[in-house]
Amino acid sequence: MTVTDLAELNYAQRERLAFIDFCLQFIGQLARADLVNHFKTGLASCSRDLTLYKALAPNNMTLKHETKQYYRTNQFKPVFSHDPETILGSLCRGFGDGLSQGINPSEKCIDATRLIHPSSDVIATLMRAINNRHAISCDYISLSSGESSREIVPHAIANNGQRWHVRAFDKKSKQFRDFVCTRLHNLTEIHRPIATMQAGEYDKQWNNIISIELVVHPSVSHPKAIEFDFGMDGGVLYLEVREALLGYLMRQWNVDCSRDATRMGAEHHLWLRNIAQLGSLPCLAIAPGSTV
Amino acid sequence: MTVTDLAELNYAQRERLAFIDFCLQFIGQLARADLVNHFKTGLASCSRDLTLYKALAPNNMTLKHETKQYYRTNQFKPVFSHDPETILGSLCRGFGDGLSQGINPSEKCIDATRLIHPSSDVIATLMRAINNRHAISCDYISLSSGESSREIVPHAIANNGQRWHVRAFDKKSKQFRDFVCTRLHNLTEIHRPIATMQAGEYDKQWNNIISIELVVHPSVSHPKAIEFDFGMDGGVLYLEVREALLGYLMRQWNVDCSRDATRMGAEHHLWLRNIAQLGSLPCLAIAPGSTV
DNA sequence: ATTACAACACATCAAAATGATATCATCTAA
DNA sequence: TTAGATGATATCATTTTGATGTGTTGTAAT
Repeated sequence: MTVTDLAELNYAQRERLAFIDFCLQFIGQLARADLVNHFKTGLASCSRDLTLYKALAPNNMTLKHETKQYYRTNQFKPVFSHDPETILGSLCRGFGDGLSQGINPSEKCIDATRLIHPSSDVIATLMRAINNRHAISCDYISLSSGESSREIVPHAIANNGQRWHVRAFDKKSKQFRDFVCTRLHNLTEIHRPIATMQAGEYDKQWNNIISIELVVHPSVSHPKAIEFDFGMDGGVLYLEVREALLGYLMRQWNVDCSRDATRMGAEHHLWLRNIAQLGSLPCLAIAPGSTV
Repeated sequence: MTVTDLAELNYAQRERLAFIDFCLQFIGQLARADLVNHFKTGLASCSRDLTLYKALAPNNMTLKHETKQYYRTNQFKPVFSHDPETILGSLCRGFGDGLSQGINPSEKCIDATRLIHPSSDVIATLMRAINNRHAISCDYISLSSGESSREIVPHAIANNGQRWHVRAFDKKSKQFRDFVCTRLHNLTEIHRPIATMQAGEYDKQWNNIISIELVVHPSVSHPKAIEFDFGMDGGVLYLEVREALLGYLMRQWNVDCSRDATRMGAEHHLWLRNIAQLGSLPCLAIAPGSTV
């Protein structure tokens, strides 16, 4: 068995090795049966995969005969680089099937509760229309004006922390707007080219990228805690944000958007330090403490 | 070519067919090169996969020679059931637009901005300790009391919509508490059995499941919009929530937790209708409008 | 109109991966 | 001590994949 390079492996093999790596790192142990369950593969194949993994990383695991499982060693060095967000997602979903040993990871790793679930048909129709640069005819129920039929030209979908929105040109109001995906119904793609000015390239607020500076709110008594939360360098977090999404971001993170950080209350961990330099932005109307 | 059952296919083949299905439904089109790029497979192999997909779902796609791509037909019926949340994740991470062009995060599908990223080492150590029922010694920076060394016995991690927390028995305060993962440092797993009372089974607030009733806030002028958002049946959403997470949930969704839905303001879309029946819950201290 | 080109389909054969099976090793628990 | 469970390894048949060559279709350039 020659120690091969990861890139030389085929897709399925790499997936299985990554799974072994993942289990060792995030569960601490692994049995052959786990591989069989997950990949519906043969037992001999698992032994081969484990042998291959040992060849790639000899010091990452040891077999304990007491429990007939492989265990992560203290010298463990991950062979694959697992993206933290993706990991957390995998853990929450419990891999789909339970691992052996009766561990149901999803009981131990619980994601934030999502209460708003756009239908996958709506998402599919929107994404195809976006890709094809087509308009959509649909019914929409607005919070302010109730139900109406519309034609919109979507160019992106975005999550604001609570809801999925579609950013689109609204032929009725003749401007670019956000529509909540779950309030769209009876979507039909219109298979005709759109007018030039309705394309995403002409959505000014969408294409305007704003540089913001978030700092720990002066009312916080132990700013170091917040600095660690946001991985801040010197107490500042520099971000580039689309103007169209800025208000949502401020609301999502409860950023104090007053001129001089005057809003008190434990719920504010951040202050938008450079708000004075940003000029007048209508999008900030929904931001906490905004005087726009 | 016999039309095979999905279950008969091996892992790699099923992955590739699922990818074809996904692309047709959520992008609308697919070229052989997309498969080559994604799976690093051979060209002939792609032709075989496409032929197999056609055998499974003859009316799902047609080849347009003008563009040398397969296109989704109007009679399309998905062969795989794609979970909406997973789909949106895949699209955001860049399965989405222009597959042929490369794998960059999608410009057309943008997830909510995550500003707090726990390190994957911390998550790994926590998850292993949870699985092994071991304690952890660490440093923690609290918002209220600053830095201190602790020993905690973790039994779950949970996201409250903003932050990942670990639910753990705190040996210092001798009670179960939440710790923010990004404020934990220098973690060391203690390879000794834990005391019985420190196990997750004894975390009362965690194990107490509370039934709540969320209704559209009476101040909303077009309640139908909110009903659609939350997929409500008759204007009510019944949920089961761990007591320990209830306060976070109320804050995440900005639920008015006053006794008689008296809080006004467009930011409240929901009211916790049965708060009077819930008794006194300390966890609601952080909930909007709570009088606890 | 003709030609060159690009992408897909299909056939064929060799190489690689996998599944199945049998045998052996190791350790636990009865 | 022995039975049983799990893993390692070897072998061989089967399946899957990669590589290559040929044919088809339609576009775009000449």
